[in-house]
Amino acid sequence: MMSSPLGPTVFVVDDYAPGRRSISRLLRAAGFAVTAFASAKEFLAQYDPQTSGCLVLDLAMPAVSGLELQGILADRGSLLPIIFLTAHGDIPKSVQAMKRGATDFLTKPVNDEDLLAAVRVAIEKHRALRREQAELSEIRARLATLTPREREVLEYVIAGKLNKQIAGELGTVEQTVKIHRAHVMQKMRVQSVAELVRITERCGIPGTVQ
Amino acid sequence: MMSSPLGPTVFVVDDYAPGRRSISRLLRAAGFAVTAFASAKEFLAQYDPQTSGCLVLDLAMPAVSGLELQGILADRGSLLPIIFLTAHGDIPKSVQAMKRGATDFLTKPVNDEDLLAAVRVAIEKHRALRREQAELSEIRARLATLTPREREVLEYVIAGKLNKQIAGELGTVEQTVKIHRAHVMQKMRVQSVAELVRITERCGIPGTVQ
DNA sequence: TTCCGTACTATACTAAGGTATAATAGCGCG
DNA sequence: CGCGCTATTATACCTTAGTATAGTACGGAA
Repeated sequence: MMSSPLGPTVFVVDDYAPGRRSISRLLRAAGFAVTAFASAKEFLAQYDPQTSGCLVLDLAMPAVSGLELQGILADRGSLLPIIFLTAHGDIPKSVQAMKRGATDFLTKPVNDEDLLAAVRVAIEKHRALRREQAELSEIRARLATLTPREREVLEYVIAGKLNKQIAGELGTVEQTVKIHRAHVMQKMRVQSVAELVRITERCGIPGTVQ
Repeated sequence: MMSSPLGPTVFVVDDYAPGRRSISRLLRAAGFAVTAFASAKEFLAQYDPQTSGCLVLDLAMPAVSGLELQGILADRGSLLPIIFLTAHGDIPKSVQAMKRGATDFLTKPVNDEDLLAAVRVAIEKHRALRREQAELSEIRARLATLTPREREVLEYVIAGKLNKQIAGELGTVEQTVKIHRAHVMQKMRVQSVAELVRITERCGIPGTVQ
């Protein structure tokens, strides 16, 4: 694994060495940390998903193409924003790349300011995505501490059910539900049902019991 | 205003008459209702935003271009999905169109199946967007029936505040809050705080009082 | 076996939410 | 002016939620 600098890193993947170098030079001159690769394979071997930044990717490369790499990263759940850069692209490829979530798609020879602007946007986007993901992970970690029964109670609570109703559904008594409910509130670290509904909504837990 | 057929309508805007005709013929043969226009201006003059469907739009047109029309519709809050269709487009234009939310960007001569597939996707997308919008409108209509005071109480309730706390904040007593609260629940047509939090979240009302 | 976590039950009490009834007061409107 | 809407307060009652305490039971891990 490569080292992860504190700031964001721009990953440049291009099989054409002179292009790789000139892009790297431009980005470094603008103050970005840059790591360059000659192929998708090399990049995948060394990329640490924890690193923040973005990917500047050549479209046409032997073996694994830019679009293929985009697909591989997407399958892995990567949030890394991708800026395509190509000399011989066409409209269908650019449209496909954008549909799949590319941040931008630039043509060579690239205007320096266009590329720098795209990189800045991509890095900011990644920062926002990562923060969002971190918050979701935190909530999911709390959910994971719930016992099966507590999780069941949670679902009924965020569906707006009364303790009495929950007890009926679960085949137990109101007092037991109260205890589970109190544990849920503690473990999820919320003070109110309103907060509980919000954080579970963010994790995609539907309050649709019954 | 043009009549609004029950089913979805495909709007075709292209200044080139033969292209307009062949596209219309293809779409009609596939069973779609089609209305064609020779310019963005004509389309704007006759388009009824209530009509469901999608827009098949030529990129290069005199006076108002396809991209300009996309911008105008976006400014008006239109949800109509746009499929661009062009003979002389380039990558930057296609990327710009996609960034602005175009559903697809096809090149002439277009493959019939590609266009039909894009139209089907766009119509389905519009249907989903419209349903979503209709639900939001319904919720906003309910919100509009709240008195200023009830609206204030609502904000505190979805923030998870207790009646006692709300009364303190509003400089009134708990009993008054209870009454406003009951009215809020009635007018918003919800049975529980959980439901109230959900529907207000959808309207972008943050439960962030304090 | 003991210990721990989970799930359950019971009793008791306090706090909070919900409903009903009744009454007062300010304000804009026809 | 009276009417209706809004906002307010008060009393009373019932339901629900939250907490504390105490105990039983089961199964897996040390």
